[in-house]
Amino acid sequence: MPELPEVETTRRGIAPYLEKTSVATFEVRQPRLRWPIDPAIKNRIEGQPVEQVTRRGKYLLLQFANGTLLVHLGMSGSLRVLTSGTAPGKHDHVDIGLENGHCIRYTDPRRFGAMVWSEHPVQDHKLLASLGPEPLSEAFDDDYLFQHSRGRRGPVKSFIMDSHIVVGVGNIYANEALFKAGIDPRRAAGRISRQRMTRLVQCIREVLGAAIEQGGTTLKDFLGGDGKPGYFKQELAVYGRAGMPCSRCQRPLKEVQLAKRSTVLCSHCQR
DNA sequence: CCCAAGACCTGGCGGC
DNA sequence: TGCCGCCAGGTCTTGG
Repeated sequence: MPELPEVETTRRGIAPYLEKTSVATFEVRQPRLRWPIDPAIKNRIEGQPVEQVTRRGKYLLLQFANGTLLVHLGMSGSLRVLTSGTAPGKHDHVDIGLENGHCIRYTDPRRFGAMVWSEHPVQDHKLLASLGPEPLSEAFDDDYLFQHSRGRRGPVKSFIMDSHIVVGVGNIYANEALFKAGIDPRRAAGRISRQRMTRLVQCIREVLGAAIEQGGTTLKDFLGGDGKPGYFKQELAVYGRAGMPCSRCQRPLKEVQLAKRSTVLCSHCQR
């Protein structure tokens, strides 16, 4: 479910419930996520006020005075706001009970997600330290992307999906941004001109920005913190549309595999 | 350093 | 209806 727009939508949805209140209970029903949830987290955060809810890439950061809880939603994770006491389902692995009577529930059928505790400077944590810039920040510009792409022989789609290059661009938005930029996803990153790289940076920004405005993309069951689905699905030009006509030239969209990820493109419009 | 592939999981779908 | 293989919004880890 989660690429950057969905994670940001989740952050905006849960932040008002978490900020200015304290954690009453931290209940783990299934600790086996990507890494086992450290049992010590309970004692670290129960009774502690939540200072801020921020995001770095696809990691949500729940900041406390004594450290930060990093939450990653993996492929199938979600966080929802509930009233305390709602009965948990099979994949509802963690509840963060709040003193204001609400409960933040972590659900993740595939358990590719993670919940990790970090002491003070969270930006130095192993999982965050080597991440690339935020795609909507000024640090992500054409100079940056162009310079890092030189000498790279792998496909540009894998390049922009690499979180060490730029964070937050997952399979949906990589496909969309490359279509919008008119670049063939299979093209070697190092063989894209400066001018076209400028265009790509702009397209990544536009696609992610628009998706955040629409509350993300709901493919299956993603809901924002307000309980509403994301409406960006209506705007997807290529993702999930293999065989259907290209919105620009009407020729059928083609599907290929790239690094084992489904890749949809128009071989006429993307070069 | 770069890149491809494997690993971690469950559920839903189409085909037989 | 049942079983089987394949696919799915991610990314860390390993090996060449």
